[in-house]
Amino acid sequence: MLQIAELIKNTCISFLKINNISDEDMEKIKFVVDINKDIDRGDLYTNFALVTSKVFNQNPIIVAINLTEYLHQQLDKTIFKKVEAADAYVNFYLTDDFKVDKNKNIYHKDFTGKKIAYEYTDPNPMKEFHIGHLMANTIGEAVSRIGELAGAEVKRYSYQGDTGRHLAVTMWGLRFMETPWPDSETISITDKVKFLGQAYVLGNKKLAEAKENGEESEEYKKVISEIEIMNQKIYDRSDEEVNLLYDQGREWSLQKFEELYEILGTKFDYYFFESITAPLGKDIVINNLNSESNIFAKGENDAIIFKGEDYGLHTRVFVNAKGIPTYEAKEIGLAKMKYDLWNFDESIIVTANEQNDIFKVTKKVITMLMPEIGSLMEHVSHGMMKLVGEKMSSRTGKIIAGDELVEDMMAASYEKMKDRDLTEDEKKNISRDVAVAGIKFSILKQNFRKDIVFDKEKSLSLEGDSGPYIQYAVVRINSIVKKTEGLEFSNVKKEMSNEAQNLNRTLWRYNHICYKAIDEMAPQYIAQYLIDLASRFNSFYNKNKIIEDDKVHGELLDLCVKTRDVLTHGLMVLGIRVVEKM
RNA sequence: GCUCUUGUAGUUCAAUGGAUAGAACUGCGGACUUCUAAGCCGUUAAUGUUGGUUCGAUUCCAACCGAGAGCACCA
Repeated sequence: MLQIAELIKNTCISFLKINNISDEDMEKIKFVVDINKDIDRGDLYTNFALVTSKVFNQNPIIVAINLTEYLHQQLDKTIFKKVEAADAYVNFYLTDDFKVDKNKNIYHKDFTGKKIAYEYTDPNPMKEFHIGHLMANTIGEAVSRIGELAGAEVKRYSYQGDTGRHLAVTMWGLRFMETPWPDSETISITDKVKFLGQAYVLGNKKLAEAKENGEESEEYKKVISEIEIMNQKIYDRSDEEVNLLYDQGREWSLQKFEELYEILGTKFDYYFFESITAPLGKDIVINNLNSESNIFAKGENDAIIFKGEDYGLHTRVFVNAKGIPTYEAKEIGLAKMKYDLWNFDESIIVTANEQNDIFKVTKKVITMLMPEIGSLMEHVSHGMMKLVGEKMSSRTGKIIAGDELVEDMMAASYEKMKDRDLTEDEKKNISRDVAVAGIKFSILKQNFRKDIVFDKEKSLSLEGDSGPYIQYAVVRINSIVKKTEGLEFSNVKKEMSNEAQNLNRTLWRYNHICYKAIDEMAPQYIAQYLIDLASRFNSFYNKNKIIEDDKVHGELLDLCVKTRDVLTHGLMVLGIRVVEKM
């Protein structure tokens, strides 16, 4: 079905045509048809008259009146109740019984029938899964679900750095740990992973300490050399003892990640590892260095580099002086692996925006090497999670762990429920889903391309415009629906209150909002809308009785059920679960 | 230094080339014999500065001031 806004737009364009507006002028005209912010002014509006008054050489108010008259004749009366000129705007009111489309899928031309790969989260084994990963996961999940909503076939990828210097630092840092390697059944996965995170922080600390003596000092050189040897060992698997610890640590980390994905509600189709993409990427780089292509060059210390300056980019190292491929070469291998595995039409990679410049370089190089793949890659970057002014860094240990945050939120949510008549199991599951909703929603309700300042205390609050607020509305509706079971419907035809009418009219907007969210890859539109809808429901709920004297007002119940369906669907698109009770 | 991003109530975030710049938190004040008070109702409060483009700029452009990120062998 055509979007209502598109329908109006097309009719406006035909108005231009019958008025013999030249094609040249038509090009210049950019009017909008959008939802009215203020619902009292109608369901939709257009600024057509303001934009076109010059072309018509008429006062915009006159244009608005003329347009309104034309639209009045053209538009379907079963959809539009009223079309009204108000100053220079034209407002549209939909008929009361204009039904919400039951099938909520939206077929967007940029998505329908396309195969789209989404890569997101990308945590590194043996390093902490911190709130930055939580952010990337939340955004990636929402964006990929928006892709599905738009009619795309979607696969989800996670890329994990199981080789590289960060791991060398962890493995090297082990020697300074005071507690032994936690190789025991009695130690939880969480604590094992924590141990590895501490080794990483300690390794970095020792490295920084050595650096304080100067980069030319013997001590620093020794440390660097040890880390480089470790890096080499991990890369070529030449040391049995290292292999043993490494394999075990990697396994623990991956297990821990799976636990988290389960809680967060993400299911990846494929996992990629740097240990696999590294040799592949290196081969491609070496082969090209030896060919005539001139993409790569030898830099200082025989490192293999790409001279980005020729293209307005940075110069980056692809294979370092020791012959180990860096992140950049691995990206090449990854791109090829992904495409060989599944011939996508588009590959979306979600990362923090600190990687923007590197992605420009790697995309350029991949496009030069493999144009059929590089041209399909799109980098979607999100802002950084900031801790009230401070940058988070896993190197220094200045981080908030993802699982710890979820646990703290769960405890806060549990506290609110402790006196409810629920089983222990129910309370646990509900507090988990509410906690995740709280975290995810606080990320998704805002423009993710900008930085998010994270205040733990405030985030733990479950009040106000939050995920739990929306879940709560769903719970209330479920509770009402349950109460109406077995009751008779009332014969009294109730007049629809203002709140009921507004709620009903807000329901329709969902479809329009989804379209906009798809168009701009912007989950926050859906998040903001759900708050609006839940808030209107709560106002309605406070002033209207659905059950009166043991009789059910059918029309109001119907409104509740429809609201619940939209809220549930919207939360699902954002990757947030609904709960039965809370 | 160069490049990019960014600046909206006390705080955290919305929105828009045009109709009265919206919420939430905080503060203050209410309602409830009633379907879950994680709720409802009321109230105070904001577009960094200076210019430019425009009929109209908080939005686009420029400069300045402030914040963040990136800039060769980490990812």
